[in-house]
Amino acid sequence: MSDLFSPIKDSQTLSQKIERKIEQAIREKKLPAGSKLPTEHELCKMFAVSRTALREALRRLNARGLVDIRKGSGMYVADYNVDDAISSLLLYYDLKFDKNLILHINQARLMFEPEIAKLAAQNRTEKNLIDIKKTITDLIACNLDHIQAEADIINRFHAKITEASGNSFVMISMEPIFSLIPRMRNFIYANVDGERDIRVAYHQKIYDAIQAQDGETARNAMKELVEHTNETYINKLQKYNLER
Amino acid sequence: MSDLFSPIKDSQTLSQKIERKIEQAIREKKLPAGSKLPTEHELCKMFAVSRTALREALRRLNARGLVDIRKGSGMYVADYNVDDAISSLLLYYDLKFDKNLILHINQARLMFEPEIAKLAAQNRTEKNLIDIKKTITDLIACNLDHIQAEADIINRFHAKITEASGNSFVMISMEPIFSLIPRMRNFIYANVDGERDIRVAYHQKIYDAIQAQDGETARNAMKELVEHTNETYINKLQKYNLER
DNA sequence: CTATGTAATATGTATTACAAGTTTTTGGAA
DNA sequence: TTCCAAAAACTTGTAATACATATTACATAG
Repeated sequence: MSDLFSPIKDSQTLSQKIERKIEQAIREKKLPAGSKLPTEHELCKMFAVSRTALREALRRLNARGLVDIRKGSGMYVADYNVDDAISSLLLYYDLKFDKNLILHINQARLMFEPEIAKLAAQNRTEKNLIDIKKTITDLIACNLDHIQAEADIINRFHAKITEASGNSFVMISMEPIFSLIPRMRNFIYANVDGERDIRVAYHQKIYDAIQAQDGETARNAMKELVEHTNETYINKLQKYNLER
Repeated sequence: MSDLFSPIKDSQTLSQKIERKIEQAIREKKLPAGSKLPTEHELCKMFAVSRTALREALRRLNARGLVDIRKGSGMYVADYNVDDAISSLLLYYDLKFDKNLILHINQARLMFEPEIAKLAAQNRTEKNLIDIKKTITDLIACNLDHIQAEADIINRFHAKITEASGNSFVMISMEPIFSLIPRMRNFIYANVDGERDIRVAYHQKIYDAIQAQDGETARNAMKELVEHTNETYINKLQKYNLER
């Protein structure tokens, strides 16, 4: 026995053990979404633990989005949704947000968004077209000085195209970008003379291609757009660095 | 005031309020990673709540990976890492895993992996080359009948190339794929006569291009590889559907 | 200086009590 | 019988107390 002198104590607390047991049952669909868990009292008896430990376990599951708790009613297996999953990612990016991450995100957009536009051209529905079209009319209507509002509209343009791709994995992967951009809008979209017209033209061209289900054109136009955006950003960054 | 008659009761529990307060402080870096929180007793006095409510709040933060708790020592702001963030995503994919998701993932790989290979060719370090090379020699050495082991090696090949891209956002986005594939390996990589040699040739070609920092060749070779893999998968799927 | 024991301190678990929201039961009125 | 409202029963939320157990700091003996 090589582990003769291995630690005796179990590093896990009681509540963590209970948490894992219930989580496991949920993962294996033994407890389907929406189903009611036994009451605290019953669970205490079943696990043979105090209400303290049991409650802390269920607070853990609740915090992670796996269990809904309704006072006076009971505890239910939650319908674990994308937002729960993505919120953790956003928290991570939130904490690690720096100039390096912005560069990586810009790079990723250059790589991914043209392909996404192409896929969107193939899979778009009529509703997708309406959504995308609206962002363009909104952009045209947007006051030139409202930089924040403009950036949000542009952001929505890209998000709606991603949505039109119809690919859930792609949507989830890109979601952090669209959620983070409001925080770095001033870094990304430069407000230069004539920029608005150039951008609207790009958006319109991409929209037309997606409507015509012309994947290659959509891809190339989106490629030009994100490259253009990135250049504008780099120019702005250099100017900013010179000024200080 | 349109919310004159809105509910008076606060739907949030005490522990949730405390959770948010501390989370906010962590997000704003008022509590830097690694720093020690006040003791339970002190926090109880500061928030003017019972130990029960306070502990449940900290169990929530602990479950989410924001706070480390060491019995007998104290509570510390955790160094929130990628794994914490990704684990939530994995849980989501775990619960929503179905044939549709596999299709979306395959589609995403067709779109993204060629671009990733191109970027890897630009940014790869010597260590990246060693890691990628090893997966190829491992693949050659792998017994033809060990389907599981083979799939894991192939998976590592793709993961190491993604790592070589040097783009943190891309790595995080692709991570769920590499974590999920072990669950669907039998679906993805078909075991057909001569398949191994074809695959090794592709891997070698991609490796050479990455080593030579030839982005275009790496991109095109990876495109061929993932398309080949996808075709093999679809063939296998059709054959499987015919058999039943 | 080192090793060991001890006290102080921190978190983990259990128990009891009551508050407050929800659901079910009950019983009377129409 | 049917409907409705009050009451009871039940469920989760919060508080307070007690003790178990792990860690840390310090004192003491060698």
